[in-house]
Amino acid sequence: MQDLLFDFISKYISLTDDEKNAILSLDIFRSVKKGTILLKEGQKSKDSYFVLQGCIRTYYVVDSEEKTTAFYTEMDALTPPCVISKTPSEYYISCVEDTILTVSNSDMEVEVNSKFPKFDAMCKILSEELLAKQRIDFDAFKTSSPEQRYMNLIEKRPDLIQRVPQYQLASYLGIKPESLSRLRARITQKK
Amino acid sequence: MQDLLFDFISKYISLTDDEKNAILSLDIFRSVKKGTILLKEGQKSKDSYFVLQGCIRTYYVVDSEEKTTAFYTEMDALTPPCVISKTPSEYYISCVEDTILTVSNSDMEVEVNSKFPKFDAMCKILSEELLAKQRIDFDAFKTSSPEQRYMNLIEKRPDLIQRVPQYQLASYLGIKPESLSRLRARITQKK
DNA sequence: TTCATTTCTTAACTTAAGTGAAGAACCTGT
DNA sequence: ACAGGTTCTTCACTTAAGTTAAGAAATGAA
Repeated sequence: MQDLLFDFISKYISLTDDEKNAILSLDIFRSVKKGTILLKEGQKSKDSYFVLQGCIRTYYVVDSEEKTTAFYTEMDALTPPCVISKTPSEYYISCVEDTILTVSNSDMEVEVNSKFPKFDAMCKILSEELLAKQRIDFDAFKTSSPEQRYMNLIEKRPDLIQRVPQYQLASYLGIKPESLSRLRARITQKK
Repeated sequence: MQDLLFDFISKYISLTDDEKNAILSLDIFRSVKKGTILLKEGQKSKDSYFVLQGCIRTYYVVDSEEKTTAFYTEMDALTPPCVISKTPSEYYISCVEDTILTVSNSDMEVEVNSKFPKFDAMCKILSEELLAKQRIDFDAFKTSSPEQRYMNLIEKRPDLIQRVPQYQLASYLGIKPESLSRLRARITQKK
């Protein structure tokens, strides 16, 4: 399991065995059951996540309705905004499936970063890449219709359609579950 | 004008006079006329921008129609995704108003960062903050209707409504200009 | 397996956005 | 001030999403 993490890191920097051991000694690997809530609205947290296997989602509760805004699957990293802003969380994080992930808190990162400047450099590159990627996603969302967004999802993240409940996908696409259901019927009709 | 930049930087790190002079010697300040196109679709670029005064926008051209996805105003930083991915740009950047900005390219940044590690640290914090902020914006967009998005814009960036043409605001809100016009009429009606 | 709960679909109706077209209002440069 | 272009609004019509409600299908736990 650890190898997944090291394979990912090796795309950015190379680690010595000593460095790998230092990371392992932090004891950051966690295995969490489907449905587990990792973060609740109103909570403060310093934890960042990296998904090794499984799927987690972030969602808001507005008028007692869940609004899912993102899914994080294999090799996705998530640092909740509340960790950066040091304010209570606006949203929930929960496990869509049984999931194996790493949990690292910001204090730990400060320590690791001071010991391994390489690691700090990797985090910088990573967040710049994520910023650019997210910008592209946001732009694509703005400039397309719900139907186009769904088609795009089939293309880019087909796994999500299989592993995630429709009602969660719906708000991820910015619509209601009933509309997604209709939209899907419309598409299969066309073919 | 330079002071605006240094005031901004001082929120993150403190600069010595030597460091300030080093930055000034890079000759990064530019003054650009309204309508100037800073980046075209298909172009490669290494340039990042920081707006000191004025407003620039990013837009895609889809079916010969402009789709505006973002506005950058005073104290906003923009590194186009194509700079990160090193691929041709998918979008245009143009000036909504006469604008004063800094233009820095990634080679320069490598040089500055190696001379001033502080500066590198600032960039890291900045991109983490931007990532979190953009995530919040994206989530808010997904979870709200065009009308709510417009109300939110009035609240959060009232200046944009004054300084930017409606048809550009429309795609920024994810709708057509006609819909924005109707939506506005609907709102003034309600009051 | 069965029962209860969760999730998904369908339908009828309402509301709002997309479309196409026309004209009004507003710049901008000469 | 004027002409030409750009931008904004309005209208009638079409299409799709929101809403409410009901029931079917799938899932999970006992």
